[in-house]
Amino acid sequence: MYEIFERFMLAQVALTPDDLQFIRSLSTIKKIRKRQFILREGEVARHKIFVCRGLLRTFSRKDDGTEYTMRFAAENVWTTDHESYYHQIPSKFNIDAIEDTTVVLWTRENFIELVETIPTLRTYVEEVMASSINAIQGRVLGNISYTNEEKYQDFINTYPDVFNRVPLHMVASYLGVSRETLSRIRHAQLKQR
Amino acid sequence: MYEIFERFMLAQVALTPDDLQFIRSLSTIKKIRKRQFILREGEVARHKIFVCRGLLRTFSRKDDGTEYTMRFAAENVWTTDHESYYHQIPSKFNIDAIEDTTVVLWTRENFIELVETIPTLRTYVEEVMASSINAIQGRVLGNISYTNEEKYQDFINTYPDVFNRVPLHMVASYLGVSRETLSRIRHAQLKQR
DNA sequence: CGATTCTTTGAAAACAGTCAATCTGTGTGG
DNA sequence: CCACACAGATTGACTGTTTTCAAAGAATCG
Repeated sequence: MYEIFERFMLAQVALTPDDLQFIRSLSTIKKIRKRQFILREGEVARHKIFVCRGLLRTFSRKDDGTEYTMRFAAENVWTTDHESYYHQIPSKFNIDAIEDTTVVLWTRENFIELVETIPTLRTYVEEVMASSINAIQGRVLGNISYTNEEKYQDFINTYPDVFNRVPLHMVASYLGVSRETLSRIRHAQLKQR
Repeated sequence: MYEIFERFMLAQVALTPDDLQFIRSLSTIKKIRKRQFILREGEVARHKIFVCRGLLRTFSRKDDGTEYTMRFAAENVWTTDHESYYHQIPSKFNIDAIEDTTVVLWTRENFIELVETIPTLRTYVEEVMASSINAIQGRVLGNISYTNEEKYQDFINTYPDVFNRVPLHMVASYLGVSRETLSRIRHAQLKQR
């Protein structure tokens, strides 16, 4: 399973066998079953997480139980609650598994050691960071400028290999509309073809 | 005017007089009058911008002319279009001045030289980056979870020294509501006291 | 199969958008 | 200094969309 991660990294970064060995030596593999949590609100996010297989979801809960989905992370995607991870403070978010999932983990201390030892890795991480800023900025723009139909379409474009694996009510909670409205949007879009 | 920047930085980062001198030597000061642009859609964002005085606004325009405000940057705030700056590609955004504004600028090449020469500056920049990720993430959560009243209140809390200096229709374009709706929200809130 | 989770539908009420008109304040030129 | 123009803000009436609530219909899983 770990090979999935290494194959992905080799396609992204020029890493030597030594680098890879070092990265591997500080990693942990973990399996999370559907509906299990890997992070709960109030806990500190101790790890950087790479998803090898499966699907994770980051969300927050209001007092009344309503859920708001911040993001999904499927195969070959990095995730964590960045704020909690970076400052080592309690997280406002939960991360759970939508499918049975396998991840590779590094603690913050270990990961810092990695990027300080491997300059190409540092550059790569900075780039991942940069593109996640762009992605989230694009989402804000969508939030304030798109119609609900466009938001849904944009979601499909942004998560082409995820949108079909996620229950509708979670998509709705990602878009910021009620599940009934999303249901009707899809109905309307079907008619248009 | 440049002293504003230096005073701010000294309060944030441990910089030596040599560091400060070096940073200054690569900087440019620029004044932008109200309604003038410092970046236009399609141009490449060549600079990191620090606002000494005044107020900038980053926004995009739809074909029909509708504007969507991504952010405001007042005194002692860094800004630029990060995506364009980082990849040196054409920007999707405009940045203009809401008030007469004075900024300090560094080109990307010069700024890279700075952070590679001054490690404490690099750390600081990474922290600014990290907290801007958190801020924008908080905005997404607001977008999908708050009522319009709450969004407006959150805007006031997030930009306490800005909200009063910005025309309402720009606030509306930041929140993603029509200016009439925002007007009515304010009216309703007044009544509540 | 039965239970749970997920999705859809309908109807009513709440809400936001649009259009048009009016009001307010600011600043500029005569 | 005044008058006028202009940008900004508000209001009302109307329209269209979304939420909410309730119920029922699929799909999935043990």
